[in-house]
Amino acid sequence: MNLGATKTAIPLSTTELSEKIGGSQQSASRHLRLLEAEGLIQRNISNDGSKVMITNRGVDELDLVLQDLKWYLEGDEAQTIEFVGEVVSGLFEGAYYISKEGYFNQIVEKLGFEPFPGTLNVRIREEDYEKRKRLERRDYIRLEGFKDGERAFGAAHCYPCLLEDEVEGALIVAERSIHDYGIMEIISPYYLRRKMGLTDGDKIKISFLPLRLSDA
Amino acid sequence: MNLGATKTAIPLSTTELSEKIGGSQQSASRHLRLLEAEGLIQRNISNDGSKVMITNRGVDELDLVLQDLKWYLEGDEAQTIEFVGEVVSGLFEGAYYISKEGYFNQIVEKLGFEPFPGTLNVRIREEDYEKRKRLERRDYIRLEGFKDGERAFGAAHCYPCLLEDEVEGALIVAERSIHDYGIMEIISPYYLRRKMGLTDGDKIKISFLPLRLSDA
DNA sequence: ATTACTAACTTACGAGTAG
DNA sequence: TCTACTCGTAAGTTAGTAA
Repeated sequence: MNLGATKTAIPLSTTELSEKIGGSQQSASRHLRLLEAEGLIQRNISNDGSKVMITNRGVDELDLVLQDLKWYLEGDEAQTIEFVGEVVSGLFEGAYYISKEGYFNQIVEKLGFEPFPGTLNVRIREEDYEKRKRLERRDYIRLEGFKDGERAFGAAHCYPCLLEDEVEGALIVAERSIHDYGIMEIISPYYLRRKMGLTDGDKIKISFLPLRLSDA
Repeated sequence: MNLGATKTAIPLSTTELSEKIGGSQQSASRHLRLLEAEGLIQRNISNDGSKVMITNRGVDELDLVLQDLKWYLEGDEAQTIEFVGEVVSGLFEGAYYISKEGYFNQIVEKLGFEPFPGTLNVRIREEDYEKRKRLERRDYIRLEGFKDGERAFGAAHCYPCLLEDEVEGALIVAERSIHDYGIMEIISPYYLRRKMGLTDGDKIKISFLPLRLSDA
């Protein structure tokens, strides 16, 4: 029963829905209210035909379930791994590191873009930590460590990704150090906060396509 | 958390599972018992490490959920439509029709195989009737009606399919007549009951790949 | 160490009904 | 019509415990 409410709001009363899912009007009503409260759907309620539309977050949420199921059934190898996280503020350390020539040049060379001098920090959900570990077991693009005058900079691993299915970027992870699985640091050729109109708290989808070895 | 129990039984205690899914040991126990009762998993219970393994039916069930989700998110066009049904006995009418030259020759010509003179009848679940309607809205291979001496035989629609992901076949549906959505009549080059070792009550997976127009 | 019973607690459902 | 409240009952969860 695909109601097709992805882009256009469709008329759907609680009674109508209850018939489709085989439940009561009251349950349908409650479910819609809860989904709305969770921000997964949007509604336009009126006495003569309410309208329902799924939000982008709702689609993302379904996507996550879909990919988990796919993974159970088909294995991890050729799967896209997706996260939906929340934009947070970092300590602006990213800018410092990225602008180091030692990293910058390697990124241009190995990832194929000139990184914006800063990282976008995204907090992912705790239930996705396992998924992140799976991701970090994949092949990566390695940025070699280097010495810059007095101090040494460690190697880093890069996992190219797509933000909201369209903007190019890469997750960057320090090779050594037990890092916090809760925060993803994303580099990109763009100033993402402006290009994508992001502010703290915004949800963002990060997709890691299967990395082809030939690209490395 | 892919436990990888598709082909090999893996050790999994109720306590272990409860931790993974974030519930109590008791709930894990009950869920496992219910899944086992429904025939979706198999268990090997002992005091020092029980083993769990998903059954083929369990995988099929997950497949169905997966494809429903896919359909919600990606639409119907390029999807494989799957059913898991139960082998039942028909009235052996199939044999009569299939062996009619008027149909037989068309099947050889348009479907590319010599049909076994009989059909496999599969009962699908009521909640899959809508899915079947979707299937029957797709492009089909048409067998023209014909006259054989005194009586006339109506046209039929064929939807090529795969049984258990490997054996070739086709759903055959009379063009006119309000047919019973509960029973699928499958033709195939083989005597399926023998080739696949089927008896009444056995579960069978039927997959309809997207039909390419160029094939017709 | 297991699994799983029982009993209490908590959540979800839906008939009735109001706005 | 519509949505959504109350509230009694059904279903699911879990602590304690047995085997």
